[in-house]
Amino acid sequence: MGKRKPTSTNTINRETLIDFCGMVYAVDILGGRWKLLILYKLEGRTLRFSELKKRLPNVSDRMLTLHLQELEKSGLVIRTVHAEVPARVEYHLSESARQLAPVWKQLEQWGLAHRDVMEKAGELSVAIQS
Amino acid sequence: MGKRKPTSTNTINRETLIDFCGMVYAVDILGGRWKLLILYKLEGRTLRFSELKKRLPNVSDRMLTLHLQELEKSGLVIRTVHAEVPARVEYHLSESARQLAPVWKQLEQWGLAHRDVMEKAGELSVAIQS
DNA sequence: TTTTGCGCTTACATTTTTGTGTGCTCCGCA
DNA sequence: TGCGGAGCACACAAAAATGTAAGCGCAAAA
Repeated sequence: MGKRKPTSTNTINRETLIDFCGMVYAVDILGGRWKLLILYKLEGRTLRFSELKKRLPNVSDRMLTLHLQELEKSGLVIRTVHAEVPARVEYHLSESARQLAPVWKQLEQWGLAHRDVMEKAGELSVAIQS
Repeated sequence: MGKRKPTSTNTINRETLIDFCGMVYAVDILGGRWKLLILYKLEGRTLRFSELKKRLPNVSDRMLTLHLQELEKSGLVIRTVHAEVPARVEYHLSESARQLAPVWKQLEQWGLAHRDVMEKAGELSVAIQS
C-alpha cells in the first residue's frame, strides 16, 4: 500500500519466502483485509465500483480503491473503464483468479469446519474447568 | 502478536469479516510471515524447536516462538514439552491442520502457475514497449 | 565451587507495513 | 449550484515483524 523499504529484514524475508514457495506467494497476494471478499463478490459477474462497495460491509472508498488496485497489479482482477460520463468502471476476475475459485471454496469449507472444532474444544475446556 | 485495540475500526472490520466468511477466518489464521512454512515443514513429522529453526531460512528464535504460539492457539499445531534437561519441546500438526494439507498444496500449485502467467505477461509487455 | 552451556521462552524497545480518516478533484447534467 | 461516480493526496493510528538482552534448571567443565 505504502511503499516498502527494500532493505528491511521484513522485506527481505518476505521476498525470500515468496521466492521459494508458491503458497507464500499466493497468500501474499490474497492477504489484505478485503481481497478475498472482493474476489468472492466478483465471482461469476462483473461489477462496478459502487456496486462492489454496496456489497462489502463497511468498506471505505479508499480501502476499496487500494485493494482493487493491488488485485489488478497482481493480475487477479481486470479493470475496464468505459468512456462515458460520468465514467463507469467495471471489474471482473481474470482467468487466473477464476482458477483459484475452487481453492478458496475449499478454504472456506475448511475454515468453517475448523472454527467448529475450535468452538467445541473451547466449550469442552470450559466444562472441565467448572 | 501484540495486543489489539478492541475498539479500532481495523479490529471491528476484521472481526466482522472473520465472522461472516470462513475463508477470511482461514487466511487470518494462516497469514503470518512464517506460518505456512512451519506447517509445511511439520507435515508428516514431528520436529523440535531447533530442528524447525534449521529448516526455515533466516528465522529468529523469537519469530519462531511467536508464530508457533499462535499456531498452537489456533489449534493447528500441538506442542509437547518433555520434562528433560535441557528441555525438549516437540511440535506436530493437529488433525485439523492435516486436513488442510491438500488445500495448501493446491494453493502452492496455483501460486506457481500464476507466477508463471504473470512473468509471461511481464515479458510480453516489455516486448511490446521495445 | 564458580562458571559455562544448552534449548527454549519471555520482556521490552523499535522499525516497517497495513489499515483508516478527511478532504479534494474532475466532468457534465439537472 | 449542487450531485454522483470514481478515485487521489496527505496525515495518522494500529498491528505485525524484528532486535536485544535476559532467565531458567541443571549437568558438566574449569
